[in-house]
Amino acid sequence: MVKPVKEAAVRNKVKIARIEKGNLTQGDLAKLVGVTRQTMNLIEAQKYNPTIRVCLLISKHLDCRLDELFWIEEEEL
Amino acid sequence: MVKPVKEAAVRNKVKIARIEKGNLTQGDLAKLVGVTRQTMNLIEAQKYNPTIRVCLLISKHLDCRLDELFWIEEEEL
DNA sequence: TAAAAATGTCAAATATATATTACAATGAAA
DNA sequence: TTTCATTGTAATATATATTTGACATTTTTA
Repeated sequence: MVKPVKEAAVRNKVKIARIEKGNLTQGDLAKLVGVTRQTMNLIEAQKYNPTIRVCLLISKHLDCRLDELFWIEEEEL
Repeated sequence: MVKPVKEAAVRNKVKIARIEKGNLTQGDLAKLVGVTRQTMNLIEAQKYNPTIRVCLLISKHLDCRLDELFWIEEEEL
């Protein structure tokens, strides 16, 4: 009896929320949050795992609740 | 005319939420989340800035919404 | 009370988030 | 088309989140 392996993948809808907000480029948002455009690009591409500080600042500047922007997707492998 | 410097300090109530949940040590929570006890200790002491992945797992195991657990406190310095 | 469990903390090592610089690809506007 | 803004991405460097191992202090429990 083997426990099923669960992959806890972090997902986000930063890109969607930024575009919905309108008139805000990756570079704009990055500057507001205080990270580089490249970092924001990787976050939007869900290629890494930002710190809570950056997430909270994104949430604030996009007027979108933290737990609407970021969630965990459990997948059995 | 100088813009007032704002410090965006990240705060959390992980320790409070863990104790409210009851019967769960730092070590227990750390193991559930998949970090060391030392890391959980530092997070609870608000001495650093965890990744969103760790925050989401804490939120899940404490049954406490992400944006109730973590927030930004704006302070003028 | 003593013993055990839980917590706080330190130093050193490792992993990884983020910065920097640069350039190619895409899309919008002229 | 050509130009310009935006986005995707790569390599290397730096900062810091996290680990490991250890020990002292505090809290709980017998």
